[in-house]
Amino acid sequence: MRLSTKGRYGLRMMLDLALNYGRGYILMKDIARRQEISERYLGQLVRLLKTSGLVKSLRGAHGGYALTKSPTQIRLSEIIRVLEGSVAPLECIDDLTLCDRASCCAARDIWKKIKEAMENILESTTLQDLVEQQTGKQQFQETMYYI
Amino acid sequence: MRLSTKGRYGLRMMLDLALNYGRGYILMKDIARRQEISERYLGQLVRLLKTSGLVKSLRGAHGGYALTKSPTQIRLSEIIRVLEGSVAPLECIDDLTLCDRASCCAARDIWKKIKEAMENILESTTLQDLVEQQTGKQQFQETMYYI
DNA sequence: GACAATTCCGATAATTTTAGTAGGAATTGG
DNA sequence: CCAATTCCTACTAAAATTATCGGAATTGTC
Repeated sequence: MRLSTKGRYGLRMMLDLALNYGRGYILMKDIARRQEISERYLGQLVRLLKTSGLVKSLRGAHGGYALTKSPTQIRLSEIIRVLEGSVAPLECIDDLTLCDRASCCAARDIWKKIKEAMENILESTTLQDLVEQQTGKQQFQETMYYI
Repeated sequence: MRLSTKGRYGLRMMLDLALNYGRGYILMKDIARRQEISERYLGQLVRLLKTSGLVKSLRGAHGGYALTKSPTQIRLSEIIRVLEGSVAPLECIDDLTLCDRASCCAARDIWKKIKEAMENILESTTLQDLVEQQTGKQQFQETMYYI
């Protein structure tokens, strides 16, 4: 039940953009350095997010990337859907026709329940929630250093 | 976020054994036929479940497999843990040392929450719950045929 | 207009994981 | 002894993942 690096890296990149929201266009080079992820690979992922309308970009000198809307308005479910597709643990959850037994398969029901629980969390959390959590933690850490 | 066939097939096999609980040892051949899964492959999986103590077996003629305890006492979490390992979407959830940023990574927190939600569902559901759900559905279907 | 910085695009390569298959040994009841 | 069955290990084919690479297109600046 592992998330692929698309979702893993992609969410971190979006959080990075959210932390820098309002500061204009952010260089991919800088995101990649901060997140310690291959710039080329992140470049690929960000284009998926751009196509889906969550991110905008500027080419050429002084170019970069930025969120198209406020972190308060971006749900994690949107991000993950773009990068990972459905979070369904089994294909038959999204497409009944894939398995004859679907209609009476009790095993399937449990995976459906799990999918819905995951969707619920991703749907009810925004990038802003993560931003606040992260900045809260960092402040705590900085305080700790002074002690 | 796909489940592998280990968890998918394995749970169905366990449900099959639960539906036949109390009828002695069940032939792998029959389970495989009912579930339409390669007998050899299921044989591999059932041995994992046996090693972990959820299933017992008898070799030789009139051999087969059976649950070691009542379906009411087997939680899905036990089964999935054996077949899939942790349900953590990221390795860093289970092992903090894998990533330096873990202590202040807000992205990690969301995956942790999701893992806990999944565990909750698997922990609070027993094989017996699935048995009842399945037999209920089948009865409903049989009724429907008569109409 | 030249140049440097950057995003953008498609192909492809390397690595890992998954999903099984195969052969045969060991065990058991009749 | 024989047939049926589980058990064990190794291997393999296919698929998915995780990138890397080369270069084209765009843009601001001098």
